[in-house]
Amino acid sequence: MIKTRFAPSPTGMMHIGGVRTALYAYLVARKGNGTFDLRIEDTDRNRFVPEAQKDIEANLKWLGLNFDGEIIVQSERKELYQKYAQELIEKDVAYRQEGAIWFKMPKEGQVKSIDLIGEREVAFNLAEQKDFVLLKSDGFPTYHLAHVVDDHLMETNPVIRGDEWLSSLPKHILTFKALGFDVPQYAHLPLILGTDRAKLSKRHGAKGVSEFRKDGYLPEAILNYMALLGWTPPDDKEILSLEEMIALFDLKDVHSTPAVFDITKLEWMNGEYIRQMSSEELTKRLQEFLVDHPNKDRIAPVVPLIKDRIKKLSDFIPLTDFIWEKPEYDIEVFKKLKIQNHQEILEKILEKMETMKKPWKTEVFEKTFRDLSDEMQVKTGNMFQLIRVAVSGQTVTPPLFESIQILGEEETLKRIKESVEFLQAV
RNA sequence: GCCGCCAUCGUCUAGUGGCCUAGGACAUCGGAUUCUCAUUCCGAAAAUCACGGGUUCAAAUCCCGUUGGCGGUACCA
Repeated sequence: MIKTRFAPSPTGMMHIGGVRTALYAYLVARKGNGTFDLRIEDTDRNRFVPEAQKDIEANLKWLGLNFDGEIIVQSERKELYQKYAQELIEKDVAYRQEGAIWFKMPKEGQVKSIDLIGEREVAFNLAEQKDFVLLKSDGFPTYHLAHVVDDHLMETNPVIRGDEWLSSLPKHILTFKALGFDVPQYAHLPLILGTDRAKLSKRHGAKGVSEFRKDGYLPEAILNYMALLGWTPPDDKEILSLEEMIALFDLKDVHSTPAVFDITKLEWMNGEYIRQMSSEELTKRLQEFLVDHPNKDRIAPVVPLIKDRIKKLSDFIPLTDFIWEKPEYDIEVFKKLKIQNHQEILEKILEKMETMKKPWKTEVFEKTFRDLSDEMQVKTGNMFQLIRVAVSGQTVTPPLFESIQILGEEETLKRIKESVEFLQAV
């Protein structure tokens, strides 16, 4: 029976490295028709952050990494650890000193283990190991005791955790044995590094998952990208749904080499997911994302125009602002255009627009101004760019004619007039 | 310091003794398409496979050593 768990400590907001640990544990459980649980390791009362647990739960939910049983909170089961610590004293493998209970490390021999990652054998000489604390003087267990007790009781197998735990593996194996428990299999995941090549951690200042969410990243893109940080699916397909990952994932294919977290590729992948989405779906996602946006109920027609142009949901805002708000004209923007007799041309454009039959059809609109540019001997692209600036105040927008159609005839005329007035004023 | 893990393009990686004058993806740089920006499509550049020694007819792939990076060395997790 496969049972895995994600066991974060609530010492800060859930960070991106935790996503991969949780994801791999989740994949192993789902693939093996096993269970995936959540355990909160809150035995360090000094570093405890009250909001952290909620943050972890919310992010797991957002990511779609649903756990099965009740959440296990270590601080609620202190007596349990105390009982086992006492048992170890009675077995004479532990002793009390200055209010804490210490594990007596044997000083001879070796502890070996085959790690599931890379199927490598790791060995530790006991001569180099020191006694360690099982139960702190405040009555809380250390990670070492809590891990052994909980993962035994939860029947966790395999134990999936970060590589930073590998060094303390002999402590754990010996504790399992001293208590008469079966030692589970271990998978020590290679570390995820920052661009400075140091371990990515909250103490190191790694970004929290909720920040990625606020930045407009999609949960499926985050999951997909994180999965690839240390694992390659059998064929070279890179875009994988959670279901596909479950089908293909195998711990034996996980690399033993640390990987650098590269946000550029995450961004690309996020854009890839956005582009593959239907406009309806993207509209829905954007509306959920833009909770405070005053015009979020009117975005649907804009979505197809920006789908190929945004990498993150948040990119929607700067790209479409001009649609909902009056542009701020800047003479410098006009000056940078390839044509300079702005006013004259705009007046002609305005004349043309006023005579055009409503509603303006994009094809007709385009044809009309292509003809006008020929007539005026202005390059078509340059004229379009002038219209763009007059209508939006910007040199970069979604396709012009479609944008104008969304703006409406009246609003467009108004803006062209305003831009003419603006140019007269300066 | 000691212990442990790791070592292929800038980054993620393919590669498990011959198919590797090392393949893909992101990023970068060109070009095509185009009303801007993107998208899309082509193309280029980019790794003496960390280094040194073995083993072998043959090594990125196996062995040893060195170097480097990282992790651990807490009554933190």
